Amino acid sequence: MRRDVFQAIADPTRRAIIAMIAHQSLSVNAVAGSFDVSRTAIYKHVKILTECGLIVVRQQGRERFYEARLEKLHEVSDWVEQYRTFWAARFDALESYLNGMQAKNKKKGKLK
Amino acid sequence: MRRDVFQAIADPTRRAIIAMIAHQSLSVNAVAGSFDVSRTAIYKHVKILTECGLIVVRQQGRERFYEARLEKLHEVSDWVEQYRTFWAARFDALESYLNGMQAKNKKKGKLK
DNA sequence: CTAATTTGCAACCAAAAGGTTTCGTTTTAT
DNA sequence: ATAAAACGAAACCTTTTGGTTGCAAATTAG
Repeated sequence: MRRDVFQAIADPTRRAIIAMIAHQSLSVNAVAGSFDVSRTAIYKHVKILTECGLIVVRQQGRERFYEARLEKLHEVSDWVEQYRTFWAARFDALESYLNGMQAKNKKKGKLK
Repeated sequence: MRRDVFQAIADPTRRAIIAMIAHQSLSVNAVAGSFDVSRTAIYKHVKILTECGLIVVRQQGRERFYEARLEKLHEVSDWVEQYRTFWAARFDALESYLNGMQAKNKKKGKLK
């Protein structure tokens, strides 16, 4: 059972759950009520998010509140950022290349 | 068939492929030779990466070179960064925030 | 020309993912 | 005290995922 942050945020429903509880802690029912899948399905998603540390659960009477603990997203952030300069540099190169082409094409009157 | 960047980078093998070809374009065999799975398995991973725009293929004779096009990683970057302030500034506000929340949540209904 | 190299792709398979229904337990409300 | 609410978890099902072997097509080497 692979359980890392990359796999956790791969599912759109789980990203939606994160978006919801990032602003405020919510109970299981409060979260489940916002989706058109069953409570159990949400429970499973939350379990995955819990197991990889993105969520903690706080019990209060018969209710359980989900709280976001998004520190672990730095793993994703770090991984992506190591490529930022790469794609930025490539983009700059592409841009100047295209600018050059536009200039050339203007001279020759070639317009697509 | 879902094919988005989040799902594409969820697999560790695919992240490894990205790491390899980020530095230099490589042929199918060159990439496949670095893993202990079959060439076809790598081909499938590359296909997924291609379909979501993280890789382009450049044919050259009977060989095909994979090139990284990592601009789309900004989608991941943007998503993560919107939560950075959350996980950075979380702890100061946490106590009072939660105390206030507990009372409110009892009255809250569905969010749909 | 013929043989080897490089690759795409179909067919198939096991396991994981995402979903459901159902039931038990604990806490709250009447 | 009893009913309802909130939730965890087991059992089950279907689709997706990640892998395999095998074969055909195209290009290059000898």
